Amino acid sequence: MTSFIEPLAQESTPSIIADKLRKAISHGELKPGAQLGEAELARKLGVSRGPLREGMQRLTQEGLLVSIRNRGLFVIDMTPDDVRDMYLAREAIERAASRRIIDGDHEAAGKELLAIVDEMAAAEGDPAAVGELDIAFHERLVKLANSPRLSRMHQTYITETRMCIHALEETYTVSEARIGEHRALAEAIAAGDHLLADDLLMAHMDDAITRLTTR
Amino acid sequence: MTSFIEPLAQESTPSIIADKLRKAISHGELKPGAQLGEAELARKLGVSRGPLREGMQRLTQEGLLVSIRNRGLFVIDMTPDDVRDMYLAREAIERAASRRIIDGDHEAAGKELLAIVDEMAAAEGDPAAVGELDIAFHERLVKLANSPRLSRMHQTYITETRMCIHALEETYTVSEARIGEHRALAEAIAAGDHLLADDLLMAHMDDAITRLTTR
DNA sequence: GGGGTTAACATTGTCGACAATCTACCTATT
DNA sequence: AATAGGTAGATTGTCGACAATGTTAACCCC
Repeated sequence: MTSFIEPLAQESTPSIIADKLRKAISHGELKPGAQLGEAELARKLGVSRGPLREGMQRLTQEGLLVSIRNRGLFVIDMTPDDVRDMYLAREAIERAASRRIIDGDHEAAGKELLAIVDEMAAAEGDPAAVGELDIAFHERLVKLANSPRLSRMHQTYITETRMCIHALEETYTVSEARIGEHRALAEAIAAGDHLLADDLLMAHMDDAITRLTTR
Repeated sequence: MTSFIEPLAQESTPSIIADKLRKAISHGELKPGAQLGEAELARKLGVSRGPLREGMQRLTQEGLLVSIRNRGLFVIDMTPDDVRDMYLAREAIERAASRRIIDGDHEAAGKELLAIVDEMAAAEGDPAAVGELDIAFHERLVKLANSPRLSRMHQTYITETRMCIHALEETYTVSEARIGEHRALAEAIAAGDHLLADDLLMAHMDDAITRLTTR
């Protein structure tokens, strides 16, 4: 049991705003290319422009927003090149995460990941549910590595991933192969097989790229 | 030759401020644990608190500053765990970069990297110069991968690296082994050897960790 | 009709002031 | 003497107003 007495970290307003904006972007409420009008957003969020601008700067640093001077901030438009680059970054992070997990308690971690894969299999008929579990799998993978830096970076790219998925929701289908890929990866991690996990992860990312860039 | 006609991107004030702060942190002008008083900093930079706070939020997102509500922003204090985590992140990024370089024109890239190694060898007597070239090597490595996302993330960790080096400047020595490590890595990349480059990179990072955490 | 100029509008960028909060010190009481 | 309470100072958090810039559209001239 963890102690109830711990330093309470109240998060700052800009960080809350950044979270809200990230959610809005990932769920398609703020569409790619859209401008974030400060006055309107501030009104909707019930804050003034100051803290809102501070929060937006965070997302700009993450690369989720692009700034054009004296014009405003816009949600990034993901080109096919961006999709490739995003998966390159995700691959880098998740490979490192898997390596670190395997160097630690990979059996427990593998079990957790397999649980998610089981949920995926159970939800096979529901593309949206499988999509969410897919993301949950990768989020858990990185979280299990217990690295603040990997987690922070990953958050950004998960947002971009959600954004892409949302953008082509209509054409988003579930292949049984995808569930199998996750299961294989989870098993490789449970087994502590560095090389196999690496290869599976890279192949998985390549699949995702082709799935998102060709249609 | 590149075209002179290209979309001119004027960078915003918060981004300029963020750059200045990053430099100040990496060069030890803002020491680990130090508080960034807004009024004073704003005066020194010749801007008002608004844009300054926006710039500081960027660094907070990067993890270079930590925010304590109603208390202010502080430069992070790198614990040994932080050093390890930072190198984990750098390793992830640079491995991905080297992989991508090797999939492209690795011979040209290797040549560029070897040129830096030659400069290192020439500057062997001067620890500060070798340190700068060490960092320049890794910056070039990532830049050659041509990935906006890897480059953006890397910038953060290079800042943290500089911060650490600066913090223990007195005990910072140049071993000939370090130059050799870089040369071997550059040669592996020039040769297009995935596995060797990977192994060398990981060993190199491990060395750096032990160099920074034990004394 | 095309190109250029001008003016009005909307939006962002910046600033100064006020409110809220925390820290540190001092005082009084047990 | 130690602790609780209160107060003053300083710093951050928030806001509204003003200035600067870019865009759009109408208008005029060639």
